[in-house]
Amino acid sequence: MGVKTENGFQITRDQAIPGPDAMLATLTKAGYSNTRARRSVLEALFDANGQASPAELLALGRAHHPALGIVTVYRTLEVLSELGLVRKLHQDDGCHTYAPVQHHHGHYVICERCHRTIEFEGCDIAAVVASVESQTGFQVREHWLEMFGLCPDCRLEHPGAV
Amino acid sequence: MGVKTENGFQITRDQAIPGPDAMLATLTKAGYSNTRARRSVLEALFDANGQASPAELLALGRAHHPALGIVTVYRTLEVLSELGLVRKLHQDDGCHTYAPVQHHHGHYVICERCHRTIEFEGCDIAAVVASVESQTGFQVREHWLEMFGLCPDCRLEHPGAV
DNA sequence: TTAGAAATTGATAGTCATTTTCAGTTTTTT
DNA sequence: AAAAAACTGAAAATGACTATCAATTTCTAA
Ligand SMILES: [Mn+2]
Ligand SMILES: [Mn+2]
Ligand SMILES: [Zn+2]
Ligand SMILES: [Zn+2]
Repeated sequence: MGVKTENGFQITRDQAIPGPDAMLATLTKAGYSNTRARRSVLEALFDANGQASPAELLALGRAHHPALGIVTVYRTLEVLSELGLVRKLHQDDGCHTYAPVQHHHGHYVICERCHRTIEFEGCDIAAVVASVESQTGFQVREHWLEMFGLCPDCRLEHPGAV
Repeated sequence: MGVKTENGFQITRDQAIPGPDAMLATLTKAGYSNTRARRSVLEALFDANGQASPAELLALGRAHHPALGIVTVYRTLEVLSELGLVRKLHQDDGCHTYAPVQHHHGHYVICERCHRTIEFEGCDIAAVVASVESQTGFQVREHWLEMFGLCPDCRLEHPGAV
C-alpha cells in the first residue's frame, strides 16, 4: 500500500504521506543529528502494524541497529512527538504505543484483536464541541479521540463478532 | 449546584444524578459490603473537583476515614468501574484519574489550568464513525473522547487565553 | 444479640514502564 | 583531522500500580 520514492515519500492514489526518510529529513532540518539509532527507530515505526510500544520498537529497531537501547527509543519518540511526527496512543492498561502521523488532524482506529491501527481523517466534531461549550461553559481547545473495533481481516475470521 | 435528597440523589433543574449514597446503594445491591472504606472513597469522589487521582482520593477519603489505605482506593475504583459508576480518564503523563458517571453515554471536558472536570452528554459522532468505517474497512465498536480547554472561572482569570 | 463464615482491609513487598545519571561514543563543526 | 557538541546505552532510580497475607470488619443464620 504505497510506493516509496527517492525523496522519501510514499505515494498512494491521492496524496503523498511521509515515510521514514521524510521524517528523518524533518528531524535534521530541525537541528537534530542524523544518527543510526534514530534511523532505526524510524524504520521500526514503519515496520510495525500501524502502532507499536517502545519495547516493540526496540525489537524491530534492532533488526536495523543491533546495539539500539531502550532509552534511546524513548528519547527518539519524545523528539518525534515534539516535531509532530508521531502520536502517543493510550492503551487501556495504562501503557502507550506510538503511531506515525500522516494527517495533520488525524485520529486512530485500533483493532481489538490484532492491534492493527489505521489513522483516519475527517473527524468533524465541531457540532459536538459547540454543544459541549454551551452545556458546560468551557472553552474547548483540543480533543482526544480513539476508536476501537475489528479490522477487515479480523472481521472475516470472526464472522459472528459484533 | 444540586441539592442532596434523603434517597441519595442530587436534584438539578431537569434530572436526578447519582451522588455517593445512590452509588453506595448500587454497590450493596450488587452484593458488595457496605464498608467504611468504600463509603469514604465514594465521599472523596464527590468532594473532588470532578475527577481525582487515586492518591488524591486517598487524601480526600482520609478526611472521612483516617485509616483508609491506598490499596483499598484502587480496589474500590475497580469495583466502581465494573458497576459503571466511575470512568477512568487518561492523563497525558500516563497516569489516570477517576470521575463519577452521571450520564450513560458521557464524556468529559477537563480544564487545563485548574483540572476541573465536567461530564457532558450528547456526543453524536455517528457520522464520524460511518466515515471511519468506510475509509478504513474497520467495524467500530467503541470510542474514547476527551476534551481539553478552560473552565468558566479560568477563562475569566486569563482573558487573553485562547 | 451472637457466633461463625465470608468478605474486606491495609501494611508490606513486588512488578514493570518510564526517567535520570553519567562516562564513553558518534556526529557535526571548524 | 581536531575540538566541540550532540547523542548513546548501561545501570540505577522512580513511581504508579498489583499481589500477598494475616488481621479486622461485615454479613448471615440462628
Ligand atoms: Mn479530531
Ligand atoms: Mn461518545
Ligand atoms: Zn485485526
Ligand atoms: Zn479551570
